[in-house]
Amino acid sequence: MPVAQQTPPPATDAPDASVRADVVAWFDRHARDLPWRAADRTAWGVLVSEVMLQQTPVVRVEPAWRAWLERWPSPADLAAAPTADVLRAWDRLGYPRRALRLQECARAVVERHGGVVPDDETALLALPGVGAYTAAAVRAFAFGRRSVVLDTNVRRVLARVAAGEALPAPAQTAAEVRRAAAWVPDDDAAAARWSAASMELGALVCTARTPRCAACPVADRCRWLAAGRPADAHAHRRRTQAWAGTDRQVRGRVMALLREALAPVPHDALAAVWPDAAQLARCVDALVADGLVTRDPAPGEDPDPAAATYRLPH
DNA sequence: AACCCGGGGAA
DNA sequence: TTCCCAGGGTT
Repeated sequence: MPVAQQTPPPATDAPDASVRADVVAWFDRHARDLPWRAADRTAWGVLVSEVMLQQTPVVRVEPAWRAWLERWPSPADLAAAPTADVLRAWDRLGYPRRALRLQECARAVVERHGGVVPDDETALLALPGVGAYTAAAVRAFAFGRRSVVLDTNVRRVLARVAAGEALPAPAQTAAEVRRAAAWVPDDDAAAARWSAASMELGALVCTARTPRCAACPVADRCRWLAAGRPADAHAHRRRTQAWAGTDRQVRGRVMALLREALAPVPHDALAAVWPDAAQLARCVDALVADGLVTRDPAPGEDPDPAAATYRLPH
C-alpha cells in the first residue's frame, strides 16, 4: 500500500479524476454487502435506510431495517400502521421523532405521489424528514441520478484529500457544498457511483478517529497525508454533547417505559423513571407537544395532572 | 447560525 | 470517559 508521496498533490481543492477513478475502483472491490444496496432494493427501502442512518450507525440499522421492510414493505403499509406500532418498531434507534416523520413521509408519498417515491429533488425535499442529504442520497442510490451527496463521511474525505485538513468544519459551509458539487461527475451513473464510493471510503478507511491511510487507494494524492497529517484546526470549536442528566436522557427513559407499557401509564408511575419531578414534567410535556406521547385527557381539557395517563399515540 | 433531539459501541 | 455516528427541524 503506497503511503509515500509519489506525485505532488494539487495546489487547489479542484477535483482530481484519477482520485475519483481509484476511489470508485476501490469501492467495487470493498463495498459492504448492505441490504439497501441489493439489486432488488426499492426506492422506499432506500429512503427508509437513509432516515434510519441519519444518526444511527450501520451495524445497528441493518437488523432494524430488515424487520421494518418485511413488516411494512411499501409507503402505503407504513401509512396505514398504528403510530404506536411504528414507535415500538423503531425501538432504540434513537431520535424517535425520525420514526414519526418517516410515517408522515409515507403518508405524504401516498397522498401526493400515489404511493410511489418521487425522483424529483423538489418533491423529495418537501417530504417530512427529508433534508438536503437524504434527498440527494435517494436520488443517487435509489434512482442512479446525479446529486451532491454530502454527509459526514464525504465531508471528511474531501476535507483531507482535497483541502489537506484533518476534519471538516463543525458546521457545513457553502464553500464545502460548492467543492463537493465540483467533485461529482456530470454523468448520472458515474455521479451515483462516486457518491457511494466516497461515502464508503469515509466509513471504512478515511475514518474520523484512526484513519487507515495504509489501506487508502488515494493515499499518494492526499493533501492531508502529504502535509504530515496536521491536527484538526477547529478542535477548539467542537464541544461534546452532555448526556447524563439531560432532557434527552429523560425523554429516552419515558419513551422506553411507554414502548413496553401494555396499558396507559398514570403520572405517578411515570415519575418512577426520573427523580427530578420538574424536569420530568417538562420533558413529558415536550414529548406530548412533539406528538410522541398522547395524554388522556388531552392537555387543557383537565387541569388535574394527577388524573392524567400517558401512552403512545394511536 | 445556533440549538435541540437517543443510544450504543469503540477507542 | 470521551468521541463518533449516511441529519433534520425549529427558532
